Amino acid sequence: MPTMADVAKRAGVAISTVSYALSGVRPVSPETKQRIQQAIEELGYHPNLLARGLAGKPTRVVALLFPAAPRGLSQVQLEFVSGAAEVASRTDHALLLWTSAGEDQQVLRLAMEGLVEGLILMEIRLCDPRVVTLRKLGYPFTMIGHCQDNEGLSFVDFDFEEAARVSVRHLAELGHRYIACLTYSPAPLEMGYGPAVRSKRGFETALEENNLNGLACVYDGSPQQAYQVMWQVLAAEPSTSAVIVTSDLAYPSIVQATTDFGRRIPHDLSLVAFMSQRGAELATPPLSYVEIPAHEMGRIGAELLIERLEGKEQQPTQLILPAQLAVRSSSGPPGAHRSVIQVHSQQGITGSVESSTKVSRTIYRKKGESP
Amino acid sequence: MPTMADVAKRAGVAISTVSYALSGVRPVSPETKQRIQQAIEELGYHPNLLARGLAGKPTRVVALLFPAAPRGLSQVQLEFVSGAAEVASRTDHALLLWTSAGEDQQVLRLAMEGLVEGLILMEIRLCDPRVVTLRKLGYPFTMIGHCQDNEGLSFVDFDFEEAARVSVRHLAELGHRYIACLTYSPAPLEMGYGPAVRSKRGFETALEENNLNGLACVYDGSPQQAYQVMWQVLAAEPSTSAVIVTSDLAYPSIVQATTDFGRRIPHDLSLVAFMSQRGAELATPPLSYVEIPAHEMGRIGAELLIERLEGKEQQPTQLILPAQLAVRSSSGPPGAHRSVIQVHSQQGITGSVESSTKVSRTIYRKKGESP
DNA sequence: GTGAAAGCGCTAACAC
DNA sequence: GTGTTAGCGCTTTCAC
Repeated sequence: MPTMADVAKRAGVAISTVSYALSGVRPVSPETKQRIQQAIEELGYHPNLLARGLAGKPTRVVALLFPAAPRGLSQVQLEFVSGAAEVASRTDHALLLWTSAGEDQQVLRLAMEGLVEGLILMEIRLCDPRVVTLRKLGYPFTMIGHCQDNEGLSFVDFDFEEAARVSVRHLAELGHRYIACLTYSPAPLEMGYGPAVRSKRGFETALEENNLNGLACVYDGSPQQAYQVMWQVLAAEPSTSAVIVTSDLAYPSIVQATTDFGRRIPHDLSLVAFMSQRGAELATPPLSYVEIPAHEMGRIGAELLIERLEGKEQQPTQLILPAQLAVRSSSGPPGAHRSVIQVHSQQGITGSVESSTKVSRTIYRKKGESP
Repeated sequence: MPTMADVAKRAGVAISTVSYALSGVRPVSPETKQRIQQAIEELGYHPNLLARGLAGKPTRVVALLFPAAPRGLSQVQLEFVSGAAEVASRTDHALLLWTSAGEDQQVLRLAMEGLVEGLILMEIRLCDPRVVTLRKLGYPFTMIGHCQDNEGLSFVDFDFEEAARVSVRHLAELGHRYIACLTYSPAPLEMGYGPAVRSKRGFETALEENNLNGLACVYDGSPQQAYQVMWQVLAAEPSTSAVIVTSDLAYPSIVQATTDFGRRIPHDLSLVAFMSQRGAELATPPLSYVEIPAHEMGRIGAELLIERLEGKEQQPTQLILPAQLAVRSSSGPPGAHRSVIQVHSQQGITGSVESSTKVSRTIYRKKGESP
């Protein structure tokens, strides 16, 4: 494997000249540059990233910390990955996938090993130990999700609370009086997994607002468990005529359990699921769903980090993408158009709309925090 | 950020002693080790990966090269990623995601930059320029997919040819006489994208074997294009009563086009799709599908590479996972059980079954290449 | 059992 | 416009 020294020797110049010719930090005469270029090609030289990094240059490597998934990641989580990967690739960064098992510990390790310049965190809890650690260290990171206290942090999230409210409202309008809401949380809810807590809260608020009865269930396990929970829900409260499923992981279980229980969808039971568009398209009978713009979220998470690393944006950016209830278009190719029934609104926070590459982003900043 | 020198100073020993205490390559007295350990903790020291790598130690970083996906990756491709990530995490490796745009060029760059120890390639063509390059370099890599000439290479693939044959046979048994097969290929078929070529061949062979008529279509674009192609197929040949879809990316388009055309599934048209289990579960009416064990393939791809890197396995391993036609179980939680209708067989290659963590692997080696 | 010192391949002063 | 050289943080001889 040829080194810079090899190139220098072959071109008959000093090592530093090669370095400067490549970086352009210092002028190099055209002839020299030419000879160096030739030597590089003849030798098939490629700069060594390790050495470059050790000498203090940015490595252009960012990491995505994702949860250890015993049963594989959900569609939504995978789309976070693909979104982040897209941005990394576009900005000439490498994306390191890291499974965070030991929480806190692992985070530190990655952060300190010098290879990775910044972190994207997924599966954020309301009080997340990783966030506490990284913040203390002043290490660059962004979150897909957000905590209770996000002072000075950048993140992109989806408005799960509103998503649940929109779903309930929709079901109420359809005439349902008793609604169940099934939420996935990777650990006891007490640990405060954001989407679970917020969906549940939104669901409960909406029940009150619409003067309905219902039941919120949280399960933290396998598809099998989701199946059982759903079955129990149907058995316990026969008047349940609509269900909201907040995780695409559980969706198949819910459908199956319902069918096995002897109810037909959508005749005997209405279903609203939180899903990525891709996931919803696979569900053959047109499905009412709240689209989680997962790919987009992955993209933005990475963009925020990289902007920060490049020093472009020092102000923290906090995005909560709006929830919309969508129904699969009844004809035409998938993805072509969807009818939007209800759009987002949220209290206590000022919202302004800004155009983005693919969707309109709604940016919420706490008052007085304007850029 | 504390360095080894800081630790050494604090512990009152030489740098090398710290190094040896950590690596265990040379005995260090218990007391010294103790003092060093304490210094490490007090300082919050973490070894620098870059320096370690530069000094000749393995970096424990492997990369997964995945295709630039204008419209996001398919479910199957994403599962390759999650499978590989799982293994990397388990074996204490980091997984670098790299989007290969400039083919050949990029591959080289990664390989030479010194950071990455080995590559996993996806989207393999029958004659793949990346493979040619890497092989010439003697750089460690494995493939998810395989080429025409795989002499000395390790790979895991899925038996697309048999998958198509099994599907046709199944449809023939159901009484269908005219079958269409829709295949996705990211580029003109002439470039020889493995799964496309092999599915098509399997389909054509099976038509002959079963004395049927049919049509094989390849589309290389968007869901919209898939929709149009499907529509044209139905319009051109009204007797088409069954369709095989070899990519989960196209599945929604196909279903939608069929419905819009005025045919009902499965009443007027039978569908068999190649999908991951997760994808199939999302399709609500029980779907006949050939399960592409994508997560498993990603896992094996990574395992083969890492085994090779650790020097455990120098013999190339070539796996072609068998194709099975599955039908969604009509009750019980998803993933619990599936009925297997047909299993794999292939000519010209000797097969032997070996147990793996999750599925039974069938290993095919060319004759005379036995380990 | 421990230290001193020579690299690994690169960048960035500091000379000239 | 170019060469010389001191690090970056670690591993690993070679000495004691």
